[in-house]
Amino acid sequence: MPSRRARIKDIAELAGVSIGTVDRVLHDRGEVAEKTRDNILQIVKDLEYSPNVIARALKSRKKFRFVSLLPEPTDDSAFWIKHPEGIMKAMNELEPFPIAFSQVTFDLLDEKDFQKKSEKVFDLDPDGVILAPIFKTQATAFCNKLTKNGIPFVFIDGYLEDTDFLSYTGEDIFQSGRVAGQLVDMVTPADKDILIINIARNLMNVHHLNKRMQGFMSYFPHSGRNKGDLISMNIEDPVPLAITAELKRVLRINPGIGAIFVTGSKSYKIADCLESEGINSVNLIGYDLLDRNVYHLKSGRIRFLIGQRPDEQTYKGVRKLFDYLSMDKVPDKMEYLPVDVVTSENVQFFI
Amino acid sequence: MPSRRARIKDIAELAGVSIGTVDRVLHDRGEVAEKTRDNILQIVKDLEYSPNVIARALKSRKKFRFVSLLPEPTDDSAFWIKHPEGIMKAMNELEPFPIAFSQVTFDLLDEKDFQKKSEKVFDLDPDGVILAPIFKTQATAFCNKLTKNGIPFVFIDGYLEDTDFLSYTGEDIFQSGRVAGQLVDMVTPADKDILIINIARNLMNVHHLNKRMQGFMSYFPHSGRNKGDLISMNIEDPVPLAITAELKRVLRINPGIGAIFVTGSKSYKIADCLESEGINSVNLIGYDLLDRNVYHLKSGRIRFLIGQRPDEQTYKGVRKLFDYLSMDKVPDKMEYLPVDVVTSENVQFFI
DNA sequence: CTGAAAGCGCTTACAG
DNA sequence: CTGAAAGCGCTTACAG
Repeated sequence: MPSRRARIKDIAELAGVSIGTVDRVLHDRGEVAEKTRDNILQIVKDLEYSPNVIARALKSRKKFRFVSLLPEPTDDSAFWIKHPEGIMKAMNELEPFPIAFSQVTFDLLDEKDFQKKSEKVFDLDPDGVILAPIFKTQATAFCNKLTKNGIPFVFIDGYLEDTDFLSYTGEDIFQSGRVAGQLVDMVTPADKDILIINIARNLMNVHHLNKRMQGFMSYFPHSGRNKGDLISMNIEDPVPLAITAELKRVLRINPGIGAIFVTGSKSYKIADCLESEGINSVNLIGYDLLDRNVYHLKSGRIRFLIGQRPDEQTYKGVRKLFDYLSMDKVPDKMEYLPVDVVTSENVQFFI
Repeated sequence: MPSRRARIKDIAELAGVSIGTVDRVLHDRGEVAEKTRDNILQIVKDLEYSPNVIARALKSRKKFRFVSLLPEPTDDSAFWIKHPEGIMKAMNELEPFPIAFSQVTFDLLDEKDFQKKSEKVFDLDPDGVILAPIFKTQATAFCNKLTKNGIPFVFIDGYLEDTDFLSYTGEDIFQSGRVAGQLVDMVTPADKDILIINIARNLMNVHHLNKRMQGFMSYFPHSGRNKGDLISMNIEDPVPLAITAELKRVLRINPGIGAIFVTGSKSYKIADCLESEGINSVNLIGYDLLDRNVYHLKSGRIRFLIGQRPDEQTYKGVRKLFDYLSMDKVPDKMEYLPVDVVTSENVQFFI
C-alpha cells in the first residue's frame, strides 16, 4: 500500500511518458501506442490509482445533467410531495459540484402523459435519470431507449426487472405487507375478522397493492395468532359517500371485523368514514405519512402507519447516479429501505 | 442573484485589489487597511460570495484531524459496536478530502479511564471531537477544556446542557420511553400488570434509564388503556442465576404480569431466563439491535425492540463537524433521530 | 502517436 | 499594508 495517494504525475514518471498520455489511457481516448498503453495500465493497477474526485470536479466544467421523472403530486396523490425533498437534499449536499437538475412530472392517471414527458426527458440531454416506473409498458420502452443511448438510470418506488437499471431504492413491497400483517395480528383479538381494503380507481397500481396484500395475507397461516376470516374488498370510486355506504354494508354483513388494512396511502379516507359513522372499535392500519393520515394517527383513529421513506428513496437515487458518474462507483442493484412502523408517539420523528 | 457564482477574483476586481488581499480579509489574517477591508466585506455580501469548497480542499494540505471518544464495545456492552460503523461510513464519503480520524475508546465502567483517555484526545491535537458524555463530571471538564481551546465538539447518545457543544444527535430519551409504553399498551390485555426492569450494575447510566422509565410510565395515565399495576424492579448483578431467581420471585408475587419492559439494551438477559423457565405468556420489549436481542426477537421471545440508530448518530456527528469546519455550516443544536419500532418482520432492514 | 501548457478557484509563502 | 507567483491534481486544446 502506497503511503500516499498516487497521482497521474507519478504514473507518468514511472512510465516515462507525459501526464497527457496517461490521461488519454485512463479515459480511453485512444491515440496511444498499445505498448505504452499496456505499460501504463499495469502501473495504474500496481499503484491502485484512483482519480482525485476533487481535482476532477474543480477542473472539468463538465456539468452533470440529472433529470427526474416522477408523478405530479396532487391533492389525490399527496404521496408524491415528499420525493422532491430528497432530491433537493442531495442537490444541496452536492452543491459544490457542477450539477444541473431538472424535474419532470407526469400525470399519475395518464399513460399518454408519461410517454410525452419521457420524450421531454430526452430533450434535456441527461447524463443520468431517476424515475418511478409507474406504467410498465411505457416505462420499459423509455428505459430501453435510455440504455441504447448509454444513459444510466435508477428506479425508485418500483422496478422493472427486464430493464438495465443501475439500482433500485425503495420498499420490499411483499415484506412490508407482512409487517402490516404482524402488527394487525398483535393488536387484534384472535377471534376477530380482518378486512383488507384496496382503493384503486384504475388497474395501474394493482401490482403494488396486490403484492402488499399477498405479503399481508402470507403472515397469518404460519406466524399469526389470528383465527378470524380475512375479507378483502375493492373500492373503485373513492368518494366519501360511496365509501361510507360500501363500508357500512360490509361491516353489517361481517360484524366480527376487528381490524382494517388499507393497502395504499389513502387510509385517511376510511378513517374519515369511521369517524363520521362513530365507529371506534376497529384497528385501522395504512400506509404513508400524508398529512391527512397523520391527523388520524394522532387522533387515534389510525393505529399504525407504515412509512416507506419517499424522500430517502430519491435522495439515495440521486447520490447513486452521482457516485456512479463521477467515481465509477457501482451501487448495489437492489436496496430495500427499512419498513418504518409509525404510531402517534413516534410520528413526530418521521415528518 | 448572480447568474454565476462569484469568485475571489471577481471580488478583487471590483475592489480594485489583488486576490491576496481579498483572501486576507476573508480569513481575517489582518494586515489589511480598514478601508480596503470594509469595502471588500461589502462586496462579499453583495455578491453572496461563498468559497468553493472543492478548490479549497484541493489546495489546502490542511488536514482536518477528527477524534472520537466513545466507550469500548465489550461482550457486556455490545451496544457500542455499531458506532464505529457510522464513523467509517462518513470517512468513506469524505475520502476525497484530506481528513484523519482517530478513535479513542474508554472503559464504560471506569470514570478514571475516561479522564485518562480524554487527555489522550488532546494529545492528538484534534480539529473536532465527537463524544458520548457518559460520565457527567469528567465529560463536563473535558468539554470545557475543548471550548477553551477553540475545538468544536458534538455529542451523541446523550448531551450535557451546560457545555458549549456544537450539536447533539441521538434519541429523545423520554419520548422513546413513551413509544415503548404505547407498544406495550397495544399488545397487552388491559387488566394485566406491567413489569419494568432496570439492569444497572452501577449508578452511572441511571439518568438514561430513569428518563426512559419516566417516559414509559407517562404514557399510561392519559393515553393508555391498561388498568393493571406498573411494577418496577432493579437488577444490579446481571448474572443469569441471580436474574432467574429474582424474576421468578417477582412473577410469583405478581401473577398478573402480562408484559415486561427492559429499559436498557440487555433485554436478551431477561429473554434467556424466560426461555430457560419456559415462560411464554409475557410481552417482552427492550432496546437496541444487539445480536442477542435480535435472536430473541426472531424467535418470538422478544416482541418489540426499539432502535436508536447508533451508526447514524456517529455518521451525522462526523458530517456536522466536517461541514462546520470546512464550510462554516452551523448545524441544528438538537437533532432527535427517529425512534425505530422493530419487530421480527422488519428487523432485517435494520441490521 | 506524444508532450507542453493553460487553467479550474483557492491558499500559501515570499518579496516589496 | 499589498501584489505576484507557485501549486493542489486533474482536463482540455493545441502543436508537433
